[in-house]
Amino acid sequence: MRTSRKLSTRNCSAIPDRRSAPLVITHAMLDRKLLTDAPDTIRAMCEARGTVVDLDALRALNDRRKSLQASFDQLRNEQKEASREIGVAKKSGRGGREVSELLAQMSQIAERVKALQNNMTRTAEALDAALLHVPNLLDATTPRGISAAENPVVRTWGTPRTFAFPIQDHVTLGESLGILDFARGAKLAGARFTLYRGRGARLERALINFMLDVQTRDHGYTEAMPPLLVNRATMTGTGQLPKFEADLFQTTDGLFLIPTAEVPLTNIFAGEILTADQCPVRLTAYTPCFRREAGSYGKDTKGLIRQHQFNKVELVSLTRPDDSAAELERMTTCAETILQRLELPYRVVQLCAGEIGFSAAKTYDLEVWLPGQSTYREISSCSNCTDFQARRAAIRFKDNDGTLRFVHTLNGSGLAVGRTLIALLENHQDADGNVHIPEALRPFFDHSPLLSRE
RNA sequence: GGAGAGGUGGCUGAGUGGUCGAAAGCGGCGGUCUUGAAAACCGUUGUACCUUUACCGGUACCGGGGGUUCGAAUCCCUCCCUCUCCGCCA
Repeated sequence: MRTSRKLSTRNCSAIPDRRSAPLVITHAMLDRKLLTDAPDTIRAMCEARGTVVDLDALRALNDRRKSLQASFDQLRNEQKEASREIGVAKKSGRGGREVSELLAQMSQIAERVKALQNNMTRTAEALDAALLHVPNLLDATTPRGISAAENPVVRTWGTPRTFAFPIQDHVTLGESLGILDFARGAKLAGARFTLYRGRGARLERALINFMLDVQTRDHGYTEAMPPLLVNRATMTGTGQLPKFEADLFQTTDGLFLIPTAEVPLTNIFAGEILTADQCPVRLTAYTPCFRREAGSYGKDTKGLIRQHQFNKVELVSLTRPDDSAAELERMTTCAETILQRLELPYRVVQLCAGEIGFSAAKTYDLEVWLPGQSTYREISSCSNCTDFQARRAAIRFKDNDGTLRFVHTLNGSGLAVGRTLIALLENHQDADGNVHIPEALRPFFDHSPLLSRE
């Protein structure tokens, strides 16, 4: 998921999380050791992303945490030894004055232990809270740049069609075909909600089935149907929280609607340890996705492009660290297959440092050609999140030599269904306002070659 | 929503407030034996953090958080989760 960088970070929830998952230990993004071992790497990453992080404050906090822990450990050791003596003395029937003297001293130490522990815990919490706002390190191949204009084009597939007639955009096409009803969607729920009808609803379902079949049968992904509402710990695991709360829909009892299936799929193994031969784990799921789209007022207000609720087939992989680079290439290819079989021209761009998402180290976007806009638009985003999410969600595997290591997590759309429907309508329209159904999709669409007004 | 029972290491399952990171069994790993394997026997077997080049050592963790106590897996409060029964419901 690509999360907007423009979002405010204000905390808009006063609702306590009554459903935190006890199993999951949430770690900060970075190995805290990086603060002392490789501060320059972090500094360079922040600069490239255009993120402001007070690294010195983080380091100071970490040093403080360490020294507090050292004092606490030592004092606690004293306390434990003394308590042991008391126990032994009482048991052996000695006691009396000796014990009561010890007890007097001990109550003081107990006070100090309590205070130290409090201090230590609060410092560690402050550090972790701060670290949760630090984005992932960047892959060496992620290019510099601050805007979409600086995303290099990796490859292009297909050639945009030249039309011998005046073309219509998907809004006009969808309405005249009677398959998309924007007005009634708005009546039911508000702006950025659309009602699909008849063959439109059928076409969306055909696309979902087509995509799932390709990803499971041809590409070996295992299908899942995850919860669409998840708790705070799950949202934190993949990096949506704490920083991007404003972009999420929340229920009154502290759950969140998923903005992408990446969230539940990646967190399936939160807090767990995989065996080396379980990797790579490859999962796919069709789910609706819910996004508040805060901060995108006025953008793509017409049509299906940017909705509060949209359908997506998601791909997620958990791999061993050495395999994640190749897995990203593979995953991107798996997403591209869909566009190719649907005969939709597209290009692959790599996101530059300023455009890449919070959790990602390297991202390829697939951009499909939209004749209605005469431009390429994002239809899939495939990211290697390296160990960033694995750290947060505590997803590890046992390597062959027995050591525990964090997995690498990857996610990609395979594809965004609504946008695929847009591309299909606009690219495959004819002069009469009908839409040609590509060969590969027909088995999922009653074998119809054409979508026309009923 | 109401009533009840529980949450302990990879799993099963003990644990009287005092040397319990935690019995026992299973599983895993290593070894002996065997042509090989099984069985048997012996040994070993959690994670994180701090210190250390390393060894050693220390601390924390028995669902989460808080409290009582010199000392908590054990007592108290609270939250979460699981299970059973009742009610409601697709």
